Amino acid sequence: MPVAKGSTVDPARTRAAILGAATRVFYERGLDGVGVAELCGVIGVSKETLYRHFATKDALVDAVLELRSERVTRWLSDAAESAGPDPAARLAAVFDALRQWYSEPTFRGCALVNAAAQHHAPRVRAITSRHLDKHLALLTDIARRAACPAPVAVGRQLLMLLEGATIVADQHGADAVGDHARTAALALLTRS
Amino acid sequence: MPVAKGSTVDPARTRAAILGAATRVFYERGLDGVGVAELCGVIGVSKETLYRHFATKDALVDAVLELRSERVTRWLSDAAESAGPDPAARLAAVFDALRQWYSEPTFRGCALVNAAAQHHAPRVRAITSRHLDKHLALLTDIARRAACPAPVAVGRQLLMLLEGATIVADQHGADAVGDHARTAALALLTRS
DNA sequence: CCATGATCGAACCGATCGGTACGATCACGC
DNA sequence: GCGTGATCGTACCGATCGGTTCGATCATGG
Repeated sequence: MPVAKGSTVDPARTRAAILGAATRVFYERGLDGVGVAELCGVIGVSKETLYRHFATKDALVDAVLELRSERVTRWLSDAAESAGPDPAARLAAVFDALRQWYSEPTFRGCALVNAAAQHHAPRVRAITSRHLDKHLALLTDIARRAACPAPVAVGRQLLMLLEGATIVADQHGADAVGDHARTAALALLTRS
Repeated sequence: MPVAKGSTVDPARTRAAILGAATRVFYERGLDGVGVAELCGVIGVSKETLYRHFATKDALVDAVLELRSERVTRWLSDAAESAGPDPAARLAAVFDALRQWYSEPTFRGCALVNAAAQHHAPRVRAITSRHLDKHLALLTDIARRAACPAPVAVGRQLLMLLEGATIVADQHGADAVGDHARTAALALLTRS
């Protein structure tokens, strides 16, 4: 693995640290809820260092959101994959993973959807739209495996349920939301 | 009706104008996306006048969100009411109203949910939470009328579907989202 | 052992923000 | 016709924001 040349620390490691801390802080406090100066204080990095790795705050936001989207997508598809070939089991596994997420104390809703609600900038909305596309692909695949007559429609319905459950869990508490969402998802998959 | 005393214009009318314009601009551009000065320019009012009617920008935001919540809630319950007593017809009417909303060119998602995603302030989140409570009450009532064995659970599922459909319609376009949501809602209501 | 480059800390910049203050209008009720 | 009060336009305030710059530090590779 190529390592830093002629420098004290690995720049890639610094960049990863910035991304990780920014992901956490932006999620907890909102994209506009934390300034660059405070963010640098939390990360333990100077502004010059941050701006060496990211041209602008918006660029950092983009990178954070892209990373988040990849992680969440992988996490959900891993959950589906580990449930075996049965489509109902895959769907149940996805919503079980969601239920677990909802009950984490740091849960604050979907970072991508929240970001799109804050930054009306088209770049952010595009990232969020692609994020939903990935979820839709996963759910449509499950519907197709279940031999649904209209897998695309069912995938959309499951996507609505997923996003709605995330909203309701954030605003109304996670109590039974995960269970209800799971039940509804399986009903939508196996109906008709 | 008591009218303004010793003044040129009716202060209540001015206040209503501020509220109306602020509702529109905040919805289009986000709560933090428009400053007080620009807002006053759009409304056609001076800062002093605005601050005579609302102590602070946050107070204005609160009033806007409360008003919005009341309007949306009344709009949905009117749709249900005009559909007659049949619960399936009432639910269909609610989601028909949503579908119409989604295809309006000014549609930008739920203003309350968007606000909660922006302002993490507990006051805003409380308003949004109450807003979802009202929707939940409406949907649970429909489930109860339909003699669902677990109307509270079904109401929650329908609420998730409603909020999720709003998110997806905002991010993915309104194309068939309204239809799919309506179909899924009726399926959840009449299943088992 | 010295040049390199990543980093720090702090000062600094211009812009914008929410909010206030002031003098000038202007229409109504007394 | 005169005072009252709502309004306007503008200037202003302190704070914060995103972003830049600069001198100092320090570990490493040549």
